Amino acid sequence: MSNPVRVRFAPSPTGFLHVGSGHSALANWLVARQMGGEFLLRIEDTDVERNRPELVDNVLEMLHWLGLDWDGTPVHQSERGDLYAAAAEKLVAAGSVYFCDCTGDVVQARNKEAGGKPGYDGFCRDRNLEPGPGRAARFRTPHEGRTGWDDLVRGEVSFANADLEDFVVLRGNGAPMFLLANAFDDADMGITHVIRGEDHVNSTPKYLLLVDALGMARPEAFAHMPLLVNEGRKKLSKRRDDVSMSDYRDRGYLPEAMVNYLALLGWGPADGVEVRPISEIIDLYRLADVNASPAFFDQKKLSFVNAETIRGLSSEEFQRRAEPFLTYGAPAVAALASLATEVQERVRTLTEVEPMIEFLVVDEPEMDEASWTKAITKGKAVAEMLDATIARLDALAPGDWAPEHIQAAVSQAAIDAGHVNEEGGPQLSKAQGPVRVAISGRTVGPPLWESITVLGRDRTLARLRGTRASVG
RNA sequence: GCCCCCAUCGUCCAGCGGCCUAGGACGCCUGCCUUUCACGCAGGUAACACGGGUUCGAAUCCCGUUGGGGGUGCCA
Repeated sequence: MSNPVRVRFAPSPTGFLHVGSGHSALANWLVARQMGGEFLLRIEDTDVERNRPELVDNVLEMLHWLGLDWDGTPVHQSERGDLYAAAAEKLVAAGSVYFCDCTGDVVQARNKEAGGKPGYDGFCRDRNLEPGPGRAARFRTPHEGRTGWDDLVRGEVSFANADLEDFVVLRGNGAPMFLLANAFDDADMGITHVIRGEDHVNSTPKYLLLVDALGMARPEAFAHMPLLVNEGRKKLSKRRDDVSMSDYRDRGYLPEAMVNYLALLGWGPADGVEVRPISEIIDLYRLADVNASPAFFDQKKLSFVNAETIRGLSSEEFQRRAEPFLTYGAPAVAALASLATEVQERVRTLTEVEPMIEFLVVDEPEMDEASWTKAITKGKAVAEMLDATIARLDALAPGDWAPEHIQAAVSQAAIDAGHVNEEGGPQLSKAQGPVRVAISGRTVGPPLWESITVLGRDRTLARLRGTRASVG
């Protein structure tokens, strides 16, 4: 029996949690939950200059929102300086590193002179410099051999050691670099599976060499997840692309839909059922089945998954989820309650809910110009239809103000106004346009009879008369 | 430049040597249902990058080409 699985998500607090990081975090979480292992969090905040501690809150908040619950307390690298110093000391003692006083500019100048190849040229490798202020410690990479691993998603990957430059392990100010802290921590924390983005593939051989030099155990496995790309097939970037997880939350996406969609990027269930509960995804997910090629983050498909997920909610749950998006407060909550199932089936995101019931909340619905043009300006027998509808609705007994009677009344009005089909029946598709626009300001919305029922007699009649007046 | 990775419909996924006349999903288009919209239903559109091998047989294996991406910091 091998060790229980232990994975980690290791964000650096340099920005809001983005969908690409969410994708990697999810893969880690799925593996941990499936295997009954642990999902740990480690904040990689070794770069004091770039750190924005407040962003840690966003990362944690978003992971929590997504339902990616972690085990234990997040580890902060900024609090583990002594450990890295001791590890570095070990490397020095073993002769695995050497000190270097070359500045970036100097290295660059030398490279330019030598023919423009980037990377450190090993200038100080044999200078036997003593440690001192401003002197960085560089790892002495072997010049022969290869370093590789069997990647769970990519298969065998290996690099010639000769292609690996002597990378910095300790900065001139004594602070640890990413690779040292990262590799040391994984070993120290007993991480069994390192699951991260493809952009880390190139640093993995260095990581491995470092772990070996430290005399620590290599992780059992690595998995480098496909990168998420934009329409230009470029890695999703904070600047260009729509990647902030909290933005999606604010735009009315459900966390379970986001997680469901993210799982579908690079992977798909064998039975082809794409929209499904996370519990099933936990059971079915296999890193070995994850594609190695980059995946396009398709907002259209995300919307589809979101709409499906919304429709799968119970009505009560749907209303509960929509509530934070109702800017009109209690009246909107009540309005939604009266038309919940009708609205639920029609929205793709939670932000689309309020516009659909707004006509029930405001005194005067905002008139959509395109709708007005389509149904009123260009409509046929508009005045007749409005007059007839007013008359028929006004004649309805108070106790009859219900969908079926309203339907009957409007149908009669349609016939009155001449909106009839070949059999002489009411042609509702044409007739309902002006009525709908009159009461809601738009040509699209929840079913008319229910809408009118909920709107109530007085407001319905008032709006119909108001619209009739402006038709002239 | 160098190193690494990738390559099936526009997009995501299936396919792991014969079941492929290449399947599903999103998108798009048609039609049906229908009080608008949405849902649902029935169709349609559309792909194995190219060239060599290996094999009785290749989308599937190997090599190359081309194309794309990632990395190349005293960032993570």
